[in-house]
Amino acid sequence: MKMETKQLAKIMKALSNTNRLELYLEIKKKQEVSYETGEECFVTDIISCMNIGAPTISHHLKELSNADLISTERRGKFLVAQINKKTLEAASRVLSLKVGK
Amino acid sequence: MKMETKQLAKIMKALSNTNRLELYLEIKKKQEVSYETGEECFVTDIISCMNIGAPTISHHLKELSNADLISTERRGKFLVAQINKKTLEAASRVLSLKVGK
DNA sequence: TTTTTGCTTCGATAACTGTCGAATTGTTTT
DNA sequence: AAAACAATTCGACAGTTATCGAAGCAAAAA
Repeated sequence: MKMETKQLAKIMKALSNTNRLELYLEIKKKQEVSYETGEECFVTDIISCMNIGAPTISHHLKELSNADLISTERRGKFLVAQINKKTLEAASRVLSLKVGK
Repeated sequence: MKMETKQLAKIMKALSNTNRLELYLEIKKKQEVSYETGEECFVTDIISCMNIGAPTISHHLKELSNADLISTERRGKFLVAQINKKTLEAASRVLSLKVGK
């Protein structure tokens, strides 16, 4: 089995839970916006707009980090998250079909 | 929660198991080759080159079908599988970052 | 028609996962 | 220093999943 496959499966698994995917897409959205406004993605804001508890969020963030999909950075009391573009692009590349219309 | 997210998570989950992902990528590879040679992807060939049993393969194929990632067609004694391009493209689209380098 | 072949279904089991409440740690505010 | 706040860790639990062997079924080959 290709080495690549195992890593890719890990990425997919990290995105396979509905809440975790939503969390990831939320970070991604904030980051896309931030490209213009410069605002960052504070985890605390996300918690308040999702209906799962803080321990679960923490757990999900760790999974995303572990798959190298995001990086987190502590800023004082808060936690800032950002998308790891390289991982996303690598995943997207494997998932692209090379033929046809 | 967006309707889209749930469906996407289902797709990701279908690709989150190492063996299932390998199976999917194998079908995909065969299909890319077939664009030139016209040969199809017979499931029986895949079974012989993977180290999991037939019942498990069958289970995995159903999961992939269920996520709309592949379609299968019975041809006499054999089963032919093919990638569902539309689903793959939709997934790939959501996973594309819209900013920066 | 008997046998073989490709695949599916069933039942079981061990392992994994998402989620929670409670308790904890570290930081900021008062 | 005390209280409040953000996040993490821990232990637990219910639910899900990957995998297998055995049995079954349908098509093809003998």
